[in-house]
Amino acid sequence: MSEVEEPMRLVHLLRGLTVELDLFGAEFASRNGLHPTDLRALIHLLDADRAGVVVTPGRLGAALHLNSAGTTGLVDRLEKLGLIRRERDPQDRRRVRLVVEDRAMELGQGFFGGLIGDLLGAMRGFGPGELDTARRFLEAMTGVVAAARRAGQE
Amino acid sequence: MSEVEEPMRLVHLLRGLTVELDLFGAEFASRNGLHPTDLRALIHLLDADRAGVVVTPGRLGAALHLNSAGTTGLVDRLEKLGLIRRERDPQDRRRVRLVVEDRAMELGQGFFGGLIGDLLGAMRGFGPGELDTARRFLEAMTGVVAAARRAGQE
DNA sequence: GCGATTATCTCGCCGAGTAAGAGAATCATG
DNA sequence: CATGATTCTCTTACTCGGCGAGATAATCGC
Repeated sequence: MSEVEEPMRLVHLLRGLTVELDLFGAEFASRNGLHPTDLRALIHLLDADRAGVVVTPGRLGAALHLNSAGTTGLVDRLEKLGLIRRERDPQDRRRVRLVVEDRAMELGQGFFGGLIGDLLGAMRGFGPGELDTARRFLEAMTGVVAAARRAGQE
Repeated sequence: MSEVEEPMRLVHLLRGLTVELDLFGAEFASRNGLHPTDLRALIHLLDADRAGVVVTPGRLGAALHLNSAGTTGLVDRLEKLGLIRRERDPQDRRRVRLVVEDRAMELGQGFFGGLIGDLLGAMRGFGPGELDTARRFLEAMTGVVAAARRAGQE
């Protein structure tokens, strides 16, 4: 195996990977008639659904950094696409619960399913120790970016 | 160090890292009065400048998947911000060369500089063999995403 | 009860990006 | 050369996602 003389190569790889993943998402989104924001919302909704967490327009908007007007528009689009359904929360009737429809699950499966399978397949080319090294590396890099982000916004 | 029982954890790490990097870019952009697209354009322009490649509106628009009208608007914004300058190409006077101003370099330095330094710093916690493993891992994952992208658009 | 707070939605607007096409320069072919 | 096709950029008119301000409705606290 070759030596790494230039850690800068790793920095460019990280950037390149981000670009590829973003493009993958953007292309999947436009193929399915939704906007990048809609896809981000779908991912958030599916994650929350799997974790058993109730999502409201307020929480969704906060997660995506949208204000309430933009959030209403987003929820309208997702509802019109048949991906989610609005349901008044009977406990607190000011709230609206965003219920994920089956169609959203299928769409998510179409987006993640294939790619995740391919990624896991490629990981089989690495030994347990190597995967552990990759994990620690990714955690370290993520931590650095998260810290820089917090430092940037004071 | 711990064993990796769940390669899925690596998939989530990859996604999390992408999200963090995107947020970092979006926040940097809005702090400096530019849009995410403007930052993407800036990155492309600085890369090309360092490589000594001439960038025209056409090439820039193609790189960012914008049509010619959107590209004109983008170049107008960047020019108004004092980041680039339009110059007619004397060889082929249909073309416009986008010349990067010093201010763009400084902005790029502000964006990359700190983060890259931090990333390189964190990499010093890994041995040469580990960095090589990380490199191969990132290359493999990037390859998978790129292949999935090509497969998706037929 | 009643004012303060919380959650969502409505209205009017801005501006990034698109589609269609005009204008200007260059290339290719007879 | 000349002239028609091509290339590159810009203009016009429009769409639509997102924002600011504020209305509406339900809940909480004293």
